[in-house]
Amino acid sequence: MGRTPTGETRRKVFEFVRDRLLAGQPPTVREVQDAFGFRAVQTARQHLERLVEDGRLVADRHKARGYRLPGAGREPRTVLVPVLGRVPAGALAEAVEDPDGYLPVDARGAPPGDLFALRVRGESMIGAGILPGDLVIVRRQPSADNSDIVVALVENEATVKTFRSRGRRVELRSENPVFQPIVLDADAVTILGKVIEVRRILGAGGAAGA
Amino acid sequence: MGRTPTGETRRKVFEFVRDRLLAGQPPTVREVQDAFGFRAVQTARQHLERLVEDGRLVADRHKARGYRLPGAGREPRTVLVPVLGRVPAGALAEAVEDPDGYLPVDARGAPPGDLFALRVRGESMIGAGILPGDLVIVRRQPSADNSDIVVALVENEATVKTFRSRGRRVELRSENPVFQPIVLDADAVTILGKVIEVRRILGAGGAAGA
DNA sequence: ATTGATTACAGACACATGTATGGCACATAA
DNA sequence: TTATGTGCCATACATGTGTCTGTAATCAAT
Repeated sequence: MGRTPTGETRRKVFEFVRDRLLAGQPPTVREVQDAFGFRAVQTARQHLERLVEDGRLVADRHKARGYRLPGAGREPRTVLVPVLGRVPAGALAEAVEDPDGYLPVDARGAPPGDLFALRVRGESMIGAGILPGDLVIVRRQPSADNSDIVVALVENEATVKTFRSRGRRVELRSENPVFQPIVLDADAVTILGKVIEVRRILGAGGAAGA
Repeated sequence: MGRTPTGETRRKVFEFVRDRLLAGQPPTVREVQDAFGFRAVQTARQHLERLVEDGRLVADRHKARGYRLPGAGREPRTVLVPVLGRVPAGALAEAVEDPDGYLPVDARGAPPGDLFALRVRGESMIGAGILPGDLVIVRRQPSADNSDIVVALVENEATVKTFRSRGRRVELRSENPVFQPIVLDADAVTILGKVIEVRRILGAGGAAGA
């Protein structure tokens, strides 16, 4: 019944729908209605339709949970990328079946399904600012350019290294003077993909304590 | 009618649903039906139900597009975090209104709206694996614990430093021997928040090309 | 051959869900 | 006042959608 300042409710409706969409659970009109306590479905629908008119949302007409984000703007196209625990030889597809979890990644530029994430072991890439425990997000591709940071399969083990082509051989270099570069015949190395992003999650613990 | 090898179709159904879910567009039973050319809704539903029995999917009963991935909460709760260009003194709320863009962040543990991101300038945190140009995701909080990496406002400028309490004073330390620690009276420092994540976007350019 | 399991089909039902029509209350400007 | 716009409500309808019941064909094991 009452009345809210102009545009105020609509903004909150947008944020509600946006958050739901980012969580992968697009809401129904009636779920929006309930979330805001509207006593009429139409009230929720009017807000949604206005948001579509303003270009803040797009709608799949007559479809359940049909409201989406435009995607044209600066908003990232978020996909969930599986974090792989182990990477058994070649059977990357199987590892994707049982991930340790998922990371939300802005996938503008890389199609979904072609991305995965790995947790870095060892200190071989410290010089590149990649620490043990960091997560690397990898785009699958069978080859790489010089100085790309890649995930390669060497002797049935996945390692993160800097790639460099040496004629018919390839050099996998660690960014750490302690480790020697590995030079192998191109056939002996399987490039799983290129690292396109590095993440480090710092404990979000202890808030406004001392 | 026709018949496919045992388990073959079910695997493809799972992959179809999984990809749709990761893309944020959960399918309906009939969309699965159409995608596989089944002539009966029930065929699609049987596959889906079997996947639920096998624990490969979970179902929100009687809800439209109710099939989800299991993972018992391993899926991140994704929110969009604004990337701030400048951080004018105190007026953080205003800076949020006009961000440079958004980052998808797993917000489990921190409520949305209390997060923002900054691009790191300078090499003062290289020792902590934070390079110039990296993005730091910050949870707003007015104080910090020792050895937290924080964003602090010193003389109207936002800087990323390691925090340490020194009695009634605070020490802001750079993780780089070139820089001297800053020790200030607690009143002279404004803690904007704590860095909870570090990201580095590597050019996703040049694929399998030259 | 018989049984059981699996895969697929056909038709239908009940409820969820997007959509349409009409009306009321309040604010602002002509 | 009148007119216009906005926010909200009530009711109804057509379709989307999950679910149920029943049937048939294929394959493996008995």
